[in-house]
Amino acid sequence: MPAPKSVPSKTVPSKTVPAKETGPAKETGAAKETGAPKKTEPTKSERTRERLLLAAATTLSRLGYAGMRLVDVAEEAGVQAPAIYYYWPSREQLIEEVVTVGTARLREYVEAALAAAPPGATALDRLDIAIDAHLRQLASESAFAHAVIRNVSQLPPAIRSRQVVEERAYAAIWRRLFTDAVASAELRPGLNPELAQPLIIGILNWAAEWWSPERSSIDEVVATAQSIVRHGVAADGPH
Amino acid sequence: MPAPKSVPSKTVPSKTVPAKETGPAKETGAAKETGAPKKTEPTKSERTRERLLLAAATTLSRLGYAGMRLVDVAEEAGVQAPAIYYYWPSREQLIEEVVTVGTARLREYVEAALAAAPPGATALDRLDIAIDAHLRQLASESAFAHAVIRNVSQLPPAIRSRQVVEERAYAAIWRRLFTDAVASAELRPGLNPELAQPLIIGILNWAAEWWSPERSSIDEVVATAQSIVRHGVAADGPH
Amino acid sequence: MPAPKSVPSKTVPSKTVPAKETGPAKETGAAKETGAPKKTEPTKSERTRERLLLAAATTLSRLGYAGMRLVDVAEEAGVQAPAIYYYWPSREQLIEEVVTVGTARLREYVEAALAAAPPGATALDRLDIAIDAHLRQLASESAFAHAVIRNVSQLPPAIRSRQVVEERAYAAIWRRLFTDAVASAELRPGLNPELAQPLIIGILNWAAEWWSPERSSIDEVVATAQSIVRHGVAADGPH
Amino acid sequence: MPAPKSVPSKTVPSKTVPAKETGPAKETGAAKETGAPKKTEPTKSERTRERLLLAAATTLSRLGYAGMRLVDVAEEAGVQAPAIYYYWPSREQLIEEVVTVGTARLREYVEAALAAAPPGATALDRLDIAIDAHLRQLASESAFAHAVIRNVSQLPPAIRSRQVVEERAYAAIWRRLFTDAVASAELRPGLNPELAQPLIIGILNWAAEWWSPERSSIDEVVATAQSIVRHGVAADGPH
DNA sequence: TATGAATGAGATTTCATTCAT
DNA sequence: AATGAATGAAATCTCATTCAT
Repeated sequence: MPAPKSVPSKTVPSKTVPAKETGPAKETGAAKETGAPKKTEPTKSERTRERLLLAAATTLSRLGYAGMRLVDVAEEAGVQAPAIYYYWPSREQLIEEVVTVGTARLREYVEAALAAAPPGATALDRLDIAIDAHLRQLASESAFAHAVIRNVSQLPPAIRSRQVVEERAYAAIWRRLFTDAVASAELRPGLNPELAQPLIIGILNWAAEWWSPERSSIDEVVATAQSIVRHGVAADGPH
Repeated sequence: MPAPKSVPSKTVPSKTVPAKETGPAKETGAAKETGAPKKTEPTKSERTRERLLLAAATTLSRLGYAGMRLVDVAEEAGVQAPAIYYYWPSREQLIEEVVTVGTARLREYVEAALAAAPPGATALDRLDIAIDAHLRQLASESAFAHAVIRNVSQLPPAIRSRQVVEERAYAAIWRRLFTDAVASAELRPGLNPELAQPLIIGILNWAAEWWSPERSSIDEVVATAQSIVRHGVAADGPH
Repeated sequence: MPAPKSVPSKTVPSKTVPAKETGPAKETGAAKETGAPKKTEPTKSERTRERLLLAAATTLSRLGYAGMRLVDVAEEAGVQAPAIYYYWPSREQLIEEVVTVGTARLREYVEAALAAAPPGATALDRLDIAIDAHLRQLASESAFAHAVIRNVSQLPPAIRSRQVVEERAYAAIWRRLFTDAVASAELRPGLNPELAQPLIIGILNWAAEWWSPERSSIDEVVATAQSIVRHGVAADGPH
Repeated sequence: MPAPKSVPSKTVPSKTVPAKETGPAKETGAAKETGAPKKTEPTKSERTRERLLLAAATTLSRLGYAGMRLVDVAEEAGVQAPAIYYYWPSREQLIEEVVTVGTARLREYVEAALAAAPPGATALDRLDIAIDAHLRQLASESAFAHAVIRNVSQLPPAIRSRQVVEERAYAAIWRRLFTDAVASAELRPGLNPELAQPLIIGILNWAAEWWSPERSSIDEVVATAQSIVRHGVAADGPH
């Protein structure tokens, strides 16, 4: 059995989703692909916006969609609630951005990890990589992925419009992982990949509910998950 | 490999948790000393109460702890919102009962299934049984388990006081399942059972998020989950 | 200075005010002046009604007009709240009866005391008698007078329709006491009887706020009040 | 007999009780160390708060503790009901402040009047002064004293916590007035000062129930009350 | 004669949102 | 760029009242 692959630690730059209607409408992800990544100091406004977005993610994952109060978000960011309206036109838009960004960052992080996979990696090797990346993003101090995973099912459809696009793109990655494994006969015959895939995702997503750094190291969780999944879905002849 | 065990379909009678402070306070359990448990018709009051409790579970799992409005619950039960206060002293108490009952019913259902296991069942056979029972309870039309699984993490501690007791009892069952498998050397060496257990639970609980009868039959989901888990955690020998 | 006159202890039969619209409409004070007072046993219904009326008076004086809840009244009377509607058509009517009866009983009690005054009693002697009667009625275990005094000022006019009639009748008694004292030159010259009268009534009514049997005997309060009033209003040449 | 003393008309500045938990929490007293008390214009916030407090006092004295609705208070102050929550965390806290401030202002007003008494004033002269001050404060356009007097007896104990402190302080002043009169032999022998004091207070407090400027001038009420009280309690010698 | 079950109206309270500054 | 002050809409909860029994 091959050693679990680990994701490259380089952080994926988030294509943060812009707020369109309000004041600063500054895109943080701006100027992509410019030769020299001009690491300009973020303005005070940009920093407040980012603080608020993170505060919203944190509060959202702690209290849920309906429970997230703007006062809490603002307090966590060290401002007053009306300040939020300088950056987003409504609570809904703020949440929309949190979940869209959260899903996007997760997808990008896993995508980047897979893109960095060695040329000879098998389908199951790539599955290991995806598991590693997904779990680590979830465990990262940023609460974005957390917020998404805990709340999508309770979000009104209107709020998910952009998020579902990201989510479908992310789901496609996982479906690909499984169809590849089927194609290369690495998946155990008789196992329905349409069902195996969401079941496996459950292993990962549910970790958001119980894992904490005090309980165990993230490395060990990743290794255990990889081991269970690989044995759980692999064809019997070990690869 | 033995065929996946299926849970006996007889529903476990739930030790419904009593409402203590309000009006009817009728205990369903008691059955006043009669030798043969007289299956008396439930009174109109009891039926309304049960309808409200179920409505609360449904609404709770759809909208979350903070999003569940009493008007919705009442409407679903076909009464006006204040009627709820005839049976529970507060929204919080209603929710408390939903999650406590939900956890208890899940535990009892799985317990009963394990109790009905054939004498010769191995530790992994019993794991299959537990998976089957947990998933079927989750998929049952009753939204109780659903409501609990989706919401516990967002519940204020005060509301969980009684639920956590049930939850710990349920967790003990699963821990037992894994320690038994370790003891009988059925668990793959090197696999940390402390981590394997919550990861496996994730497979099951997350099904609440994506499974629907239209998507696939519950039988197939159960079989697939059992297959993944068994291969995922079993020592290499048996297969 | 003459010894304080005391009210004859015979209790004044209360012309309890009838409830007109509802069920039993039994008048308790019925058959007045009939030669032999047929002391028929009160029916169960009559007893419940009287218990409720007293409970209403008690609750009313403790919690005030807006604060008196029918549940409290019913509980104090040992029945359920809807039982009240068997005797009164509405909460308002119940309160109306409490304050009307309360005022009437007070007036009748003082009237009876004055009627029993010895032939030679001076105006100030009669004032002493009125003070004695008013204070003792207030201190009596029945909370009726209490309830009236504490609440009339906050009652909606509609509820006072019948009570004001009684109240005016009672006020007339006191005005008479003062005009008599003026006529007999017993009142200190220069003292405005129009103002002295309500000021004196204040001495008595306010006792409802502070007096309790633990604090002092009712006899001593009566004596002190009589002493203050007599010296306070009497013409200098002692009578 | 000395002419009734009148209270100096200068209004005693009320040590307004601060709102601790909510928004503005501005203390009116403080006056930040400036040598001369800079009579700065009150801010808009302070004015709204004071308007609400006065409106609450008015409504409270008209409708009683349980009958005072926030909508009424707000309407009287020219704002919407939720605005109240910007200044107080609950209806109870608002009422608590009204009665505490009301009691404090009454005490301060009477205290100031007594402090301004001429050096040679006898105990009975000082009693006259207190009567004058108490009645005038009650008759003042500010409804605070009114609100307290009419409602204390119906207030839940929790609300009175701070008010009772003020009340005890005020009661001490009156007790002192009477013990002084006893000490200087100005009180009629045989009169129990423990009972005379609350009876006299009743004369004053009950005026809140019946006095109105249309009925008579406040000056005449004060004079009549002083006359009754002085004759009512004075030792026979002086007159 | 009274209660159990429920409702409609209305109260307090919360909270996203606005707006002048 | 952000806040203080306030509002409108809606949620929970209370309570008088109804009605079948």
